[in-house]
Amino acid sequence: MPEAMNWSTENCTISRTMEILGEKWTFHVLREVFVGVRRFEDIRARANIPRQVLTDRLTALIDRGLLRREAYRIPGQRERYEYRLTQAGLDLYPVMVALVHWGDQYLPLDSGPPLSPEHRGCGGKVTVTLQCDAGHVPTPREVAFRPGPGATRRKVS
Amino acid sequence: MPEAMNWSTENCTISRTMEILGEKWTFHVLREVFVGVRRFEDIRARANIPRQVLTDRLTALIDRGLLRREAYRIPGQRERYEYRLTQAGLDLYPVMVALVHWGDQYLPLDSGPPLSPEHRGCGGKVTVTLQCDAGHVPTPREVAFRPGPGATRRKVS
DNA sequence: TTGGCTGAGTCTGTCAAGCAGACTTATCCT
DNA sequence: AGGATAAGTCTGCTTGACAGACTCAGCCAA
Repeated sequence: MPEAMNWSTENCTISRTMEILGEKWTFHVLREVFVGVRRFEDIRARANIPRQVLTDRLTALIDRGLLRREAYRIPGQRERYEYRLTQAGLDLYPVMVALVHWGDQYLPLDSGPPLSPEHRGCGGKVTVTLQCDAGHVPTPREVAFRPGPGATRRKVS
Repeated sequence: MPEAMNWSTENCTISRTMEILGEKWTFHVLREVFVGVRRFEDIRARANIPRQVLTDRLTALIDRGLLRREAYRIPGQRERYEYRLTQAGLDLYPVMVALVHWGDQYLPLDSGPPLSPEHRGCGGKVTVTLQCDAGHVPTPREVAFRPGPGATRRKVS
């Protein structure tokens, strides 16, 4: 029996994270904001999201602190709102880059990646690397999820 | 107008990736397999997934090449099946580690992280780092998604 | 050899979510 | 005053999630 069977899944980090990020369209919304598209109608049209769903997702992302709603005004036009990443949102960069990297590897387009993360200024391509705090760079097979300090035991029948 | 508005979202990598990973419960299933839980009934009970949904997700993940179904037999018992990560599945490690890291930072438990990625053997904690190919380690704010070779122009009204 | 147990599902009916398309509101421009 | 536009809300339909009962095969014990 795998060792993990002894540990509870009650409040697993993946569950808690997926409560926010796991709904349909959430990553599409985030993608738009990450590439700099910040207005309701632009996001809706580009990502092809049903309006009602976009409203729900934006509200949820604001409630959870990933986005903030900010008024802006183009001179000579009325006030509008745009949605911008908070620090919590920005810190999803590693997740986004890792997802895009995986997608480009396993679901490639003939024409190459349509989206490419770059280091501003230096212009180098950005990737994401596994790194252990002893300085090693492990391959996936050399990594394992273990119970951490917050793990609780589980009754296993 | 943000520059990204000129580029199509037709076949964006995030969209194509989310077609596989974006359904409800998919990441819960992956979590179980990542921590070493591989049998239908164990996954179902630990993650609390409706049976029908688990069947659907496992089938989809096999079709898409992230899992494979493998027969095994405990001596003196009949043949059973287990679900194991393929290389494509294993290569989601950076995504999983990044998600868990983000969750532990922004949705922390008082008791600490319940799940902790470790380097097998050395035992060091594993994290995920943004890195540009010139060797820099950029902060999120220094990274930007740009159109890559596969990007196509978009008619913008 | 019958009856029970278990793992791995399928089947059925209910309920929530996603969806398309029409409608609404406020503000600006002409 | 009339029209355009951004950012929504409203309505009815369809799909997906869900709980709980049922199935089925193979082994085990009496």
